[in-house]
Amino acid sequence: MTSAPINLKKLSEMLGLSQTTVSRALNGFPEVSEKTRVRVREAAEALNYRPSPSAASLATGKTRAIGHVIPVSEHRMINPHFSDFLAGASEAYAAAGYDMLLRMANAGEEEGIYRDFASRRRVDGVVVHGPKTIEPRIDLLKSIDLPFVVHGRSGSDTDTYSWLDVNNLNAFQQGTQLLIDQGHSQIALINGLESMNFALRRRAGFEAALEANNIASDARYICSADMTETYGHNATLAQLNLNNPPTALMFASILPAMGGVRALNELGLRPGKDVAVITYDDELSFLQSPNGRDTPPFFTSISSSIQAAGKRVAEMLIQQIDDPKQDAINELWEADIVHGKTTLSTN
Amino acid sequence: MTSAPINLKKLSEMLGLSQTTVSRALNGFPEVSEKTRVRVREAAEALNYRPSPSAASLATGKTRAIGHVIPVSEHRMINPHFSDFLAGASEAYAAAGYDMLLRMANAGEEEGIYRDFASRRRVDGVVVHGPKTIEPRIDLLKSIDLPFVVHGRSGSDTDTYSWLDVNNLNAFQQGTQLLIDQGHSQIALINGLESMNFALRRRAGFEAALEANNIASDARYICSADMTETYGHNATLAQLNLNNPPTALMFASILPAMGGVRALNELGLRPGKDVAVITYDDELSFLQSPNGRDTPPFFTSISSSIQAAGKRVAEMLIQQIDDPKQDAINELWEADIVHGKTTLSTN
DNA sequence: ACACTATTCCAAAGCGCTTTGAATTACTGT
DNA sequence: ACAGTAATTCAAAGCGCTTTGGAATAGTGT
Repeated sequence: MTSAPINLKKLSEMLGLSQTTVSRALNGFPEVSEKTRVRVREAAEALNYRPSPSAASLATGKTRAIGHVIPVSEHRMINPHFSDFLAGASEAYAAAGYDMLLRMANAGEEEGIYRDFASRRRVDGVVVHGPKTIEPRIDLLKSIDLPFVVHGRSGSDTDTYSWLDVNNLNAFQQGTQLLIDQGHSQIALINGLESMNFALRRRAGFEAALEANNIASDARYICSADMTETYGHNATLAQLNLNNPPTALMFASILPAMGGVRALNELGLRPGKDVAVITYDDELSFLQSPNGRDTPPFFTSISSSIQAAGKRVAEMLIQQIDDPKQDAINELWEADIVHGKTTLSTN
Repeated sequence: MTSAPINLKKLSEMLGLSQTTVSRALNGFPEVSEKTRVRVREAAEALNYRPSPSAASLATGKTRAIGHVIPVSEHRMINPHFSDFLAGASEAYAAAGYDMLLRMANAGEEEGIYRDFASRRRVDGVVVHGPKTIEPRIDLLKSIDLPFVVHGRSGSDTDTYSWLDVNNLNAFQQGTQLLIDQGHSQIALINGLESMNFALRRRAGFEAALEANNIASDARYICSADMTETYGHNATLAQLNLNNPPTALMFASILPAMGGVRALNELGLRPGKDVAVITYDDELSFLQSPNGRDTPPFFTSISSSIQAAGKRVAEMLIQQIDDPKQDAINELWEADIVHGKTTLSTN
């Protein structure tokens, strides 16, 4: 049955009430008696009344929509981590009655979209993805007064805005320490793009662990690029072709780690036996098995759910939109070390 | 500089024109002289005037937004193919001035969201992802009169609505034939979930090729599940543990194919040498290298860009929204066979 | 019973745009 | 110069909601 579109006016006429009262009843204002509130609600339900978002938005100035601007890097590469992040975020939005507006932008061209969002009042807030160490988007958003939460952090002034980040430094320090504890001193870091702040912090953690154990850091053992499977593959081949090659590999993401394992296999090297492998793992949903994770998991990893992060970031943003003058929220999540088959088993 | 929000009224006052004229000038109506149109445009530009989408939407009944409802399967698995599809779609939206509204839904629960979209007039149209053979969403969308385009097809009445699909039957028939031509007669199909129509068509193509070559189809060689890496890994192990195991593997997606290769490596089997592998490849951007594809590519594949499909689907939908009474558009794309290292080289 | 405070409800004014129907102005040909 | 047509412009009425400032009704203590 195609339900005829019914609006506030009609609904209030049928009820013999004013639009004011109906609107207030539906929106939970206190100055309407419980009796009429129930009556209104039931009628609205029965007639399938749905307030028009455009009209509400025009009247209130709020859109009940959050913008996500997803950077697309060279070669139209779109990072698969986003789908999991968005899945988490959308949970929070659904719970709070918000919509998610998505826009893709070539990396570095996000600002125009933020300006557009702000000047047209298209969204109530945005989440900032992939912050660089120096992050002009943050200054822009502050200046145009568009609420935002950053997934990750920039390199400075991190107490002046809200963010949620994984403790990448700590995570990579611990991961590296694990390898060192297992006897490795030649460890390669297959890092992400170091213009990204998270990659820089990971490297810092890596180097801190080396230094704490008096291991000289070797620049040949570090590389950095967009985190694709192919990159992991090629970087691994390159590392193992060095004279005096590394005995352990540390990957910034599970995709290059998969490429790395593919390369090891091609070289006839067994991950976990001949070469140790640790990877950071965002717990991407599509890499899990239909019946839960492998037991034990294949990769030894430093692990934190990006989906959970997406959910929390969205909650933080909504909270901030509801109360714009509240203080910035900063959350630093610790990653978990998960022992898999790609390092020595620790008993 | 924080630009003060300017609206039509103010703009027209400054110009000494009516709101009507200014609105028409900006929206390209013919009944305004070129001279004033230019004057208006320049003023709008200079003052950074942006019409309010809510107001425009309220006045026109159009939202200039398209809804995407992404199914989340069990275990909150969100298919990474979507990000590439959406990247393609968003190109078309950006070009046409549309926004993309994203919502996640547990598989099978999409209908409530479509109803919500329709009754609140939140979007002008939707794209339907992952059609099943019997697809209630299509009937629903027809009945609530919400324009839509399907990515893929259902099993019946396919001429009654617009869709874009890859010729999966043909693709898998050709892929299978390639393996047969290389001497294989024991070929496994690691298929996607066969409740999805595309998976069914792929299987039909697979079986058609076997039949055309008088090879008996063996049910042990066929399996079906959500297309994760882990699934590919486990399925491959299972296949090769059969007595009389297959000599060639055909994967429905590159993710399980990667898992399959991981399994082969664990078993000490060389893909392309000991076991032939062909996979369907959506040309996922994040699996390409930063500097273009591997040359030659690793996988022999049947390949079609899901990003291109996303763009085209979006264009079709916009076209249909602009002219609702036009005929349904059906596009059937042929996939390309790409020769890689996982089958015998063909010279 | 009365004045007085709460409680409950309402009329009307926006929010910023599009669009109808009419009015003005500019251009024809004779 | 003048009617007649074409080219421009405009005033005002919505679109469907929220919200202000009052008005009406109900409840309280004396």
